[in-house]
Amino acid sequence: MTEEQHQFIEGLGQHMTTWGLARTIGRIYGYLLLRMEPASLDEIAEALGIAKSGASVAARQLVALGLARSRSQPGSRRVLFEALYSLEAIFAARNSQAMDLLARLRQGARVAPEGPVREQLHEMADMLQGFLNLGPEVMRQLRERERSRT
Amino acid sequence: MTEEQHQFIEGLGQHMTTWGLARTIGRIYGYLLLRMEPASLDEIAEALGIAKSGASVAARQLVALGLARSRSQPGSRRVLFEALYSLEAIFAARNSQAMDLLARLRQGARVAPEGPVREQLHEMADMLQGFLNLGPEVMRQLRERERSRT
DNA sequence: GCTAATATTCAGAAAGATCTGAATATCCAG
DNA sequence: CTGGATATTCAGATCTTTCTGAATATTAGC
Repeated sequence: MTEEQHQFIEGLGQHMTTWGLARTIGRIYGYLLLRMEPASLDEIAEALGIAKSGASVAARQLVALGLARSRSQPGSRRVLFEALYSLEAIFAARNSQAMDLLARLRQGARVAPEGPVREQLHEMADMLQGFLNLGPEVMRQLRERERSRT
Repeated sequence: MTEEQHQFIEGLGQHMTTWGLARTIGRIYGYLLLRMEPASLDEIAEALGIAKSGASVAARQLVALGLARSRSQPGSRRVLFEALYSLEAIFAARNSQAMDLLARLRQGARVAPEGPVREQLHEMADMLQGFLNLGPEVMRQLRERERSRT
């Protein structure tokens, strides 16, 4: 593991932090990305210098987020984790955050004193709604571009 | 301030948390949104039950994020804050986060062992790049729709 | 310049998030 | 059914973030 690879791992940990996730989750993701081979909990814990228990929890969160998957080999209790090289999960997560915000804005509009405030809140919500509606189309385009490139 | 309005404020605080911002920032934003009238630090602190110093810091962060603005009235030291009813600032912030991620992925690709890992990382980066490129077009469409609606 | 009004800074307190290690649970092979 | 390999849980320790209140700085009006 070179110094620069280490930087990548730490940097990704740092970045995950900006989405409100624990640093360790991003670090594990970085480790798995660089490694490509599935890794066991012991390997992860060893490589990152964290307790195995923590690795277990964080790795499962990574799976829950859709950024990695776990595979168990027949004939062993051992679980291996491998990175998924795809950002769709991230987009999906963003999307559901945005939907949450949308719901909150609508609730705000409902309870705001009637008059201009209420209208403004509805406008914000409408704009966000419009944005969300564009989502599938954008995804389609991206996937298409992807397909044609390969 | 009704119970439901209070819920809106708290809910927005909760939501901000998912972007890694302090809860108080979102609460202030919610308060300002519902109120529409500019509010002084004393009012904010009073309404949310927080120290004025904290209100000061958080309100300025809100301004820095582009979600509110401060105005000082001539003849007084008092600073008033008012919400901006626009999500563009949020999109912009997201965008710059995404650019940060893009840079990290490229760095990862650079330092990855050559072979399939490196290619995969480049693919992820390319996809994100594609997404970012679509941004301006999406914004244009949204604004246009907005204009035609009003 | 001085005073009153107000905002800002910052050290430390309080609250919250994350990580560790020991204890426990689960599964596999024989 | 037992023993060993492994994963998971969870109470408490540690680290981080956020908030408070006193001290300080800034500005307006006289």
